[in-house]
Amino acid sequence: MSKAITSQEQDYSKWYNDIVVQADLADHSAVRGCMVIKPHGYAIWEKMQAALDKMFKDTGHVNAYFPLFIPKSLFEAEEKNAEGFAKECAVVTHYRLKTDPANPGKLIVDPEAKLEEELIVRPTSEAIIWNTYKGWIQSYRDLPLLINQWANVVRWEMRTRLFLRTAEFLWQEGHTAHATEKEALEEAERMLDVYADFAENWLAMPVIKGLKTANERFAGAEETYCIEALMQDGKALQAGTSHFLGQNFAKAFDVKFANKEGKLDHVWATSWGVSTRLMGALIMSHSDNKGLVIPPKLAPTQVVIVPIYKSEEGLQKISACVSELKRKLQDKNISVKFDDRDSQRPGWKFAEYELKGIPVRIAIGERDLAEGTVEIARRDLLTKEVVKMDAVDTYVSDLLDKIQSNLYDKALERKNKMTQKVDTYADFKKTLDEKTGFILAHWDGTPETEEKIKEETKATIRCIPLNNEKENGVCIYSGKPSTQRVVFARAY
RNA sequence: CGGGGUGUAGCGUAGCCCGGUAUCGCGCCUGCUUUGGGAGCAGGAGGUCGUCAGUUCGAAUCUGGCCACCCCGACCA
Repeated sequence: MSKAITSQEQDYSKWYNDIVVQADLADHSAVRGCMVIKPHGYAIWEKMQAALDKMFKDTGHVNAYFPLFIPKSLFEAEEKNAEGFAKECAVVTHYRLKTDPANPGKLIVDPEAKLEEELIVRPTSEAIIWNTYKGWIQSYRDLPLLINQWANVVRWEMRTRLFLRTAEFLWQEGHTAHATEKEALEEAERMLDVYADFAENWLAMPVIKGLKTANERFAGAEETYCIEALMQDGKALQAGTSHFLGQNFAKAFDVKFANKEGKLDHVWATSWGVSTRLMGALIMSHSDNKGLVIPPKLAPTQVVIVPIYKSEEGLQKISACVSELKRKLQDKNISVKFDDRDSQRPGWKFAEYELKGIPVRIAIGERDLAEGTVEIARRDLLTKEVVKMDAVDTYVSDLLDKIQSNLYDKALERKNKMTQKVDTYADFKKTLDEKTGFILAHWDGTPETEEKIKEETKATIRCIPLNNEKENGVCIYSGKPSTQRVVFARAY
């Protein structure tokens, strides 16, 4: 069939693109490297947003919004941050167009309308936010300041990929200010826990919590925490980051507060974010050759009901029965869609909803009406069962939970199977080529070694796991002593 | 930005080497028959062949410029 998705074994990236496009999640837009998120994809993103937003509020945060444009002078204030993003900034230089006198009907940039100071389209909002915080913070009584922003940002990447690395992407960025280093560190770790919790309980995606090495650290951060996930093809994906910013931004933007003793001190900061990249993680974690698989908790539609009938009267009988069933399911907070379109046949609908990843499908035919049953199919295992009509609501409610946990269990099992301990560089290279996945190996702690390994094998240190088991060993590359294993992988 | 590749109907493509007005499949429209896993038959609509220029009696096809996209590097959430 033309809609069949390319086999994963043949070409994972084609497989990924096919699912994104065919499951109706997103398209490339006319704008270089940007994407159009289609209604089905956006509905999933909205579910993610709602869940995350609640978790942020439960941990004491509030939402606010800051400008898209950052004057260059503000942007460059925190030098390391500015340097880190300098190569990928879109810059606004003019504010007006005019008709081209030499070419009627066409427009040119009006050279008269050049901005005195260029505006940077935010690649991240630390600069504009810290410049604003400066006016909001005077005393310890103003702290902690716990704010999150839902926004879009632009990073002019050389190479783009739908959901994983688009020129413009949607995300949330939390920016907090604290009176003490300890509080800020606790905040950074708390939000990492929130992300890990979200990844595991909503995305059904196991992650490793860890610290980035200096090479991989966020520009302007003292410490970058991250969650790392493993995709089905064995490549790692950074799924979220939480940064301890120290006093770097407070110093750059002169944000001071008077403590209880009346002494002035710079505040301590964090920032943390997850993006529409999580959509990519979702697709590459659970999908199969029939299309997308959405964990029930994130599925905009959890159950689809497909009627099977031969005549108009048949459909009417089924519809009457379905409307009662639909209400019973909705009473259990299950989102249901009844697809009674006459324009498509049942087989077509089955395939379509599998492609779109709807967790549960109920088919009701005249045969079922006679026997008081329905056929229930689950997307994750592609199995079907016949269930008594009066037990459907509790059955489906249980089934959704089962699917959610089965997806997680499967992903966890895969992650465990794809995680190897390796002790020599030869084994390291062999494992990368044969199995991929996470490799736990000793490292001497130097950026030079990390860089060499990256050059020679394309594998990077994904993170140094938190609460890492101490273990004496020698660096696989340099042979120098090491006290713990770190996580290596080839990554997206 | 460096290396490789591709642009032909809404989507996927054949044709290009060897120049003569575009092939096939899916989708779309109409009708009938169908409907428990992507229906069958019949009829129909839809294309300035990415773009600009050149060569030629004639260009999807040859030549050059430009643009876009994909893959591999560098960069990255």
